[in-house]
Amino acid sequence: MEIIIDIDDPVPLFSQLMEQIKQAVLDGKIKAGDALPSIRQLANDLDINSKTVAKSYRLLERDNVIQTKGYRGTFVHPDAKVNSMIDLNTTIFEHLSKVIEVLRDRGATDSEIRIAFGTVMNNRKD
Amino acid sequence: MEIIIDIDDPVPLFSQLMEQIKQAVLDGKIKAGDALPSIRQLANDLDINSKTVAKSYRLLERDNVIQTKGYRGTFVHPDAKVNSMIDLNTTIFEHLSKVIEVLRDRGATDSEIRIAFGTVMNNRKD
DNA sequence: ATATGTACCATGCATCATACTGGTACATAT
DNA sequence: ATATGTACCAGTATGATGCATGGTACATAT
Repeated sequence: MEIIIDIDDPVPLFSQLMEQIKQAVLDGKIKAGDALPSIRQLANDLDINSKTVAKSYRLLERDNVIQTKGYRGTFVHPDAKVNSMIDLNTTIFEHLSKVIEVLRDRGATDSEIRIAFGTVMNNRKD
Repeated sequence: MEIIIDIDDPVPLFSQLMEQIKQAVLDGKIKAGDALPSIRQLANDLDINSKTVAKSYRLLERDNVIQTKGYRGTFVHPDAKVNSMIDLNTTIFEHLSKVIEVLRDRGATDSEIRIAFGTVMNNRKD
């Protein structure tokens, strides 16, 4: 599995990593049950921080593309291939596009939309 | 019509101006058809940039609170009172809140939502 | 001449949130 | 001893954004 990280790419490192692992699954380069490099190992190889790799792994596990088994390491999820085709980001993009289109039609300024968005995101009431 | 602008107020100047004009309409201090000070005149009185006043006027016209008649000046909109009670920003906030709540429930990370949002905002296809 | 709204050019400043980094620590198990 | 994922503390830097500013110019009309 060859991973290439470009620090000059505007795409965040953790996103690049996620995409490439997903792609590797889709290409069949890694298959269900295969072991993935450990977080620290991969971070060392790619010369990036382990927290960044951990972030990618955490999100990939949320998407059921990989599975972590504690001290035993991380493995490709049984349904990885199917789940790699599902892109949550696409869903997010579509939902947001719809709303923003409506708001723009109502005359809302991009500036106003951005400000309101920031307000919503920073006011979590958990 | 007394307008008071506080440059130390964290609320943007153009927002302060919009709010006070709306409030003046609601209070009946200015009524439909009344003439408003010209952009340059008001900017001079308040000692702020004319572009800032122009911005407030532009947004107030979008909200149908005022009406500009080219070289003749700016006047209070016939339906100003009704439209002054409507706050577009509230609408924007509500729409965005709904969508974001849905996305979060689906497991979307704030990070992912923000990235997608940025993508949508920067990809206008007009 | 004077004044209206509007449009374009542009810049400085402050703010904010992200992404990334680093260090330390823990329970787990080999 | 070594390694796993995970968690907490924290700081930095980069970029994006909004706000406000300035100057100039135009067509319009009094």
